[in-house]
Amino acid sequence: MASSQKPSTRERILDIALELFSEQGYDKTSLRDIAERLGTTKAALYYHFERKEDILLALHLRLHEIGRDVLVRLDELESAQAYVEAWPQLMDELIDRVAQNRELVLLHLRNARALESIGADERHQAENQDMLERFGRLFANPEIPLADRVRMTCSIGAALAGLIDTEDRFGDVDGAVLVELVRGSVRDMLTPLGAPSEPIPSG
Amino acid sequence: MASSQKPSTRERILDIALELFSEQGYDKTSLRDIAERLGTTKAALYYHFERKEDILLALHLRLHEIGRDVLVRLDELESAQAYVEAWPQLMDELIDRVAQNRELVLLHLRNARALESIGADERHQAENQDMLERFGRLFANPEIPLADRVRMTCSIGAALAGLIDTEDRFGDVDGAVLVELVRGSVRDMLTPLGAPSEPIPSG
DNA sequence: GTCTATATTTCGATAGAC
DNA sequence: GTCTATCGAAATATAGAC
Repeated sequence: MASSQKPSTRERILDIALELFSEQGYDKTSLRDIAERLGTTKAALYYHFERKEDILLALHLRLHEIGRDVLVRLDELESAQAYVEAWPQLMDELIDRVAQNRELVLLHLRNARALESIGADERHQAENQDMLERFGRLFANPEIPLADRVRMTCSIGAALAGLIDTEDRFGDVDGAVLVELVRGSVRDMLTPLGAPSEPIPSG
Repeated sequence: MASSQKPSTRERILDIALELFSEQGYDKTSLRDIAERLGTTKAALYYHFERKEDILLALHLRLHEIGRDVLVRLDELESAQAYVEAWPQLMDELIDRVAQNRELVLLHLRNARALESIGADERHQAENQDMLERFGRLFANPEIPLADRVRMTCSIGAALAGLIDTEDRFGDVDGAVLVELVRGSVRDMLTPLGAPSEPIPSG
């Protein structure tokens, strides 16, 4: 009920900003760039967003929305072992979402520093139980075997590398095919999850 | 013969810039920031570097130097099959070098856009048969099976994710141990390399 | 909601003394 | 090699008319 039909000016600004921020970077994109592409002026943007930062933040919330229920599912797990067991399926889901929102993910990868700066900002502490911070805490959990935590960390990097900013390499490859290949690669890295890496003291 | 002993002002500038650029980003780091940390003034920097860009470029050349012989070895390979067969060992080597130059690699990941901009610059076309561009061409090579190219791409992302910007997660883990765990994860993703993914027309 | 100004700040870069 | 002083350009943000 809260979507579709008219692309409000606000949404149009966000779409343009998404494109420019991920293309040229947040810092190198001026409000003038955005206004020009939108066919209006700098000052007009200030009617919709108080600060430039707020545009970036709104885009961050878009990604947050996309990954929200994945995070919820992550929070429902209660033991270290549960995390490890759930991880491969969670990555399957994550790979899909990343593939469906490449530009938005690229924006976050290419502007990680800028996003950190505004993350420390006043008015978003509630929203900003951030995804990366959340994954970070998970990977720092000493109850999970180190070898597994490293594998989990690497699996995210593998998925991103296989899907993001790959137009020049895999641009002519069908999207679904690429997703399956990435999924397969990640799975192979994750199958040893939970295997005892240090000899277990028996009996 | 061309190293050790006195850290020239030039090198000190580069060390400080490396730290600040990878920490705050190239764009958000002003020459004033660098000068202050060095205990001098903005203008003094211009004696050592003509432009701000040249500082970033010098750091890029540091990384280039580190990866140079890996690229040479890559160039010596002549068949698509040779690439695939050489890849796992090449990744072993790459993982070591990344681990030994984390900050420098982080700088490149976090400032990819800024580096692109100056890469298109006049006076570096020779040096700038760039690493990423080179890997990119390799991964775009249609003679190599797509499944393998995707695996190779993912393996780089996995290595980087496991080694870079991981102080908060794996900060207290011994460096050599982390390297071995990442190496193991990457190997598991690469062992299926060269396996026929599409049924081969027999006979 | 969008416009034309303009205020304000910051930064890269230069000039010239020491 | 480093300094002070300053230029000029660009960017964010604001004021106020329409």
